[in-house]
Amino acid sequence: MANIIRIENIANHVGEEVTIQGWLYNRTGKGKLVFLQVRDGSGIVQAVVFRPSVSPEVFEAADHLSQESSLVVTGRVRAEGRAPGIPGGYELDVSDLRVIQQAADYPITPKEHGIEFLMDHRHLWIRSRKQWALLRIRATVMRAIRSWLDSHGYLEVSTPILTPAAGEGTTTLFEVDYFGEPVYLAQTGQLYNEATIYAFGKVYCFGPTFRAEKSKTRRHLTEFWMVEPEVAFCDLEQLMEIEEQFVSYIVQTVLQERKLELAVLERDTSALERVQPPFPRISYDEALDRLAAIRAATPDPELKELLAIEWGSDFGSPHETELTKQFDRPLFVYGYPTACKAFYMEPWPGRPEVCKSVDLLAPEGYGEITGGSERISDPELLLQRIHQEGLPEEAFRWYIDLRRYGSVPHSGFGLGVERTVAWIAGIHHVRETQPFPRTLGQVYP
RNA sequence: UCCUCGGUAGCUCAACAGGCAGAGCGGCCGGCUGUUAACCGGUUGGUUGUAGGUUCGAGUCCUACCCGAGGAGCCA
Repeated sequence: MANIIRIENIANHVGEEVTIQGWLYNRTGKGKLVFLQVRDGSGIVQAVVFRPSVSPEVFEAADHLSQESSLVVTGRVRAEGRAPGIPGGYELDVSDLRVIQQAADYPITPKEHGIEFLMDHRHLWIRSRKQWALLRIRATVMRAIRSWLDSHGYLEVSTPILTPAAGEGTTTLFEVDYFGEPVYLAQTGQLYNEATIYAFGKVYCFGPTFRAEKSKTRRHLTEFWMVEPEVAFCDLEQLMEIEEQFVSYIVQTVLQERKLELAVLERDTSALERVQPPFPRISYDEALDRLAAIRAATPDPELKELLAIEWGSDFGSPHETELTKQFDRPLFVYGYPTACKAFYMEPWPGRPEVCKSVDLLAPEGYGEITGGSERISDPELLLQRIHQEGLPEEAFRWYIDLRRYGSVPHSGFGLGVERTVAWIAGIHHVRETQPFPRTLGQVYP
């Protein structure tokens, strides 16, 4: 057996005899030639089996190899412009081939399949090119998130997943029995981050969060990953500067490191190249004016109906989509009405009906990818807001306590990994951005 | 939870106005020295989502239920 290599490094081995361990992705034949597309997890390469070049047993095995059979193949690497694959352009002239297991009938063929079938076979679907590319982009997004934060002075601090009380309202929580007491799967780590900034200054938590919303849209999962940075001595304006640096870094990192994967997904990268600071900023009030103008201009009565909105309401996805169409990069909308946001947000100076909140809306209809705010730092005001919202003061005792010992203005935001990946990768539905997504009505496999 | 659409071979779908349940792909057998979701010939393959009902006759019509998709609301 020759030197075992990974397909992603194949360009370094032209002219050498090498061995690849992998699985059969696809096979075509042409008489005395058999073309095997072999994947090894790092890429796909075409292995060419020519009848006169191998033993009759090897040719017979290659000619009858079923899709997804595991194999070890040895041959000489040759640069060949006609060869398909990832990266493509290289192929293996096979001298020997050993079948580890002849696979049973593999259900996912290179032809079309419906989403129900694919989701039921998610454990196999992740082997397919586009899913493979997508999950590699996801991994890069997650690494870029940690890399930027770690190199800008943030400390990763783990927050609990089993939590005693709601972060923001009680209707969307998964309840778990905790030795006879009800506890809830975390929908945010933010309140804990507000404690840990007083120990570390700049922190983030990063992990799965859970929402029991009965949402059936292309932007929702019941279990999704969120990174939540929180910063002491930081106001809303500074927060937006952090966010635009952070998001731009993530996008540019994927552009640099995942070119092949973006090509597999046929993503138009020119829109991503524009994602550089500064991002446009508009207030909620201005957003409403713009929506009114769009509404007045459209001849479509259905869109007119969808875009109807009164001051004080949060945006629906048609509003977000129409607003972001007016810009060529992510859009900040700040200063939402207090009534449609969480209790802990700092009021706008002189306008208590507005709070110092900001959402970042992704282009191309992917919706809100971050939500953040400056937090209330005054203990009396915080207590008052908790009462106004009818929340149980007892559950928030420790949270209010934070405001008694060196309270400072502070801000933070949460970024949803799946929406960010879906946007960068240019795929339609967030469910494909997770290896095993949990959606309303799907917890298998 | 609401609205819309759908469920037929392993997969993707067709089946006129209620009248013999079909095609392509996949699998299997054979052919081909450059295939890219190859191509050519042959072959295999069905409890039409479930339970009732109408009818001489139901994939098709009616009722209920189950499952899925798309969207809304809610949200990242």
